[in-house]
This record gives sequence, C-alpha cells and structure tokens, in this order.
Amino acid sequence: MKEEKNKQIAIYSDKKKSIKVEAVLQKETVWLTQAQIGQILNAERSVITKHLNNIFKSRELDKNSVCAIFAHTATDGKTYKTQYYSLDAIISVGYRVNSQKATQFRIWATKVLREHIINGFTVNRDRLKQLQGDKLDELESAVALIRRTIETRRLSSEQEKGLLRVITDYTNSWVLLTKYDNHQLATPKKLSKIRRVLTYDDAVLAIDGMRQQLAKKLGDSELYGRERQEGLKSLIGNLYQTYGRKPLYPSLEHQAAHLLYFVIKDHPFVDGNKRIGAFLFIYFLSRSGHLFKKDGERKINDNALVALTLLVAESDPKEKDVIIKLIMNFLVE
DNA sequence: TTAACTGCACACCCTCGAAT
DNA sequence: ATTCGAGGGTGTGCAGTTAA
Repeated sequence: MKEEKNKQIAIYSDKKKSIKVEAVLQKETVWLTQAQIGQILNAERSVITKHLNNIFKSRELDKNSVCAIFAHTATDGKTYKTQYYSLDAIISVGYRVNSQKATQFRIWATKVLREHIINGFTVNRDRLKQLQGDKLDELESAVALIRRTIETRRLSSEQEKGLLRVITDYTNSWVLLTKYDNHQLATPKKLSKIRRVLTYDDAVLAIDGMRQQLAKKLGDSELYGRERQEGLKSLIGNLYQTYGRKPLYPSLEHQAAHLLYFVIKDHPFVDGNKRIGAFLFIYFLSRSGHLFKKDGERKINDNALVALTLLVAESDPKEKDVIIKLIMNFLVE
C-alpha cells in the first residue's frame, strides 16, 4: 500500500473555474486525494468518500489495488501521509457523481484514455516496430475499432465503462509487453491445451438450462434462442475443424474466442445471438476451468463481457483477426 | 414512492512541531 | 521524552433534492 518512490507530479488545471490540482503520476496512472477528486468533479469531499466506500463495498473495485498512501506537503508546509486513489477509482466515482462537471469528466476521461493509448505507442513506435511489427498493426487496428465504436454507438454509461475497461486492460497488457526485452518478447504466450471437447448436446443442454433460469427469474416463459436450421451444430463442428491434419483452432483460447465470435456473427439462432454467444463463451471457459485467474478474479468481468460482445457485433468482418486476438488477450494470464 | 445522490456539520484520527 | 494544540484528512448521520 505504501509507495513513495519515483513520484511525479502532474498539474490538472481548469482555467474557467480556476481549479488547479496537483496529481501524482506513478505506475502509469494518476493518483488523487478525495478532496482533489471532489474539486475536479465539483462535488463535496464527503460525497467522494461515500461513493468510494460504496464502490469498495459493492466490490466494483478492490481497495488495495486502487488505493495508495503517499507523503505529500500540505499548504501549511507540513508533510502528511495521505490516501491517494488511482485513475480507476476516479473514473468509477466520476460515473456516480451527478453533476455537469462529472459529465464533462466522463468525456474528458474517454478522450484522455484514447490519447493515452495513441500517444503511448507513438512514443515507442520505432522500438516496437523493430520488435514486433505485426503486433503493432494489430494494436493499431484495435485502437481504430474501439474509437469508432465509441463514436458511432450511443452507449449507456455502464457500457461506456465496460469499454473503457477493455481499453485500459488492453493498454496495460500492451505496456507490460513492451517491458519485456527482445528475447522474452519473441517467446509466444502460453496457450492452454484443449482437454474437454464441447459437443452440440452439451451446448443445447446448457442453453436450455439458462432459458429455464431466465424464465424463473423473469417469469418469462417465452422461448427465445430457437436454432436456425442446424446453425449451432455446424458452428460447433467448425470449432474442431482441422487443416492438413492440424486443428484450425489449436488452443482453448482460440476456440473460446471463435465460439463467441461465430455465435454473434453467424446468427445461428433466430434471436438472442449476443446473449447466447456471451453465455456459451462463459460456459465454455467455466467447464474447462479457465473462467478465473489464479487470484480468483474473473478473467473477463461482466462489463468487459458486454463490451467485447458489443465490439464483436459492431466490428467489420475484415477485422475478425483483431477481434479474436483482442478476446484471446483477456484469456491468457 | 423509492433509491441514489448531495452538502452540511460534527466527531474522530493522524501528523507535525513547539513547549515543557 | 512527553505532552499538547493546530490543522489536514476521513467517516458518518441527517435532511434535503432529484430522477426513475
């Protein structure tokens, strides 16, 4: 929790309202105190306290990963050790605070994150190009796609948040990658072996199960997810295709990503393809024990799942490779 | 009507530095 | 070395407001 090395200061200023905030820059994120968040969002400090506590209580964020104690010099010249909150926490509070300023902040956060990605890799461009040219192209297309989706879609704040999360997660993994030296970068990421084959019957059973659950919860007995001809059957068959005598989708990650992609894009059902796609994707991961990371956290949380589903639905078929790689990026630890 | 949000007021804790 | 007061930062109760 305590971090005092390599501290940098960034100044956030809003001339209109003469707000000037000294933010701490560390570990590739921005840190602010409760009072500073309040200033930026134009809300009373105690409001921020309450939102933060609600965010931690509802497990939206983990206090340990977004909180740090830094020493800072107050206006009285004394040095105090105080709690700082990272950009993740600031964004979450920003989504709860109900003020015009906070709306501005959401626009700002989207822009900053976008710039963060774009600038972040402009800086390393040459070096990266030497290391992994195609990886760079992949990220470039991903950024373009994400930007387009944000611009063309009217997203609810939850979806927006999910999308931002996708962007930051993807950026983080990218930043991590750039830190590896040449040798390490050359080693391919570890993919998982396929241990359990998903059969058509498994999938149908699982979907039925979900349908019953939904009917129980929503009291809605209307059937949805009627299969179009044998759409699902051939789709699942495709997952296990071979090319020459080798499987076309050689790892669990390949298969999971393609399962999600195919269900959403090929419309094997008359309706509810996105829902069923997301569900089958989670089901597929869970039955082979790949739904959770080692630390017990879901590899793909609900927001990210919604965002990914949206991205797949929104994407151009030409961008299939980018999307598949993006999804796979979430599945490897 | 209800849940979520807001701001005020107050209590509390911590840190610092001066006084003892 | 200990005590004490000042002031920064945090948490919570309460009552009012807003939006669904």
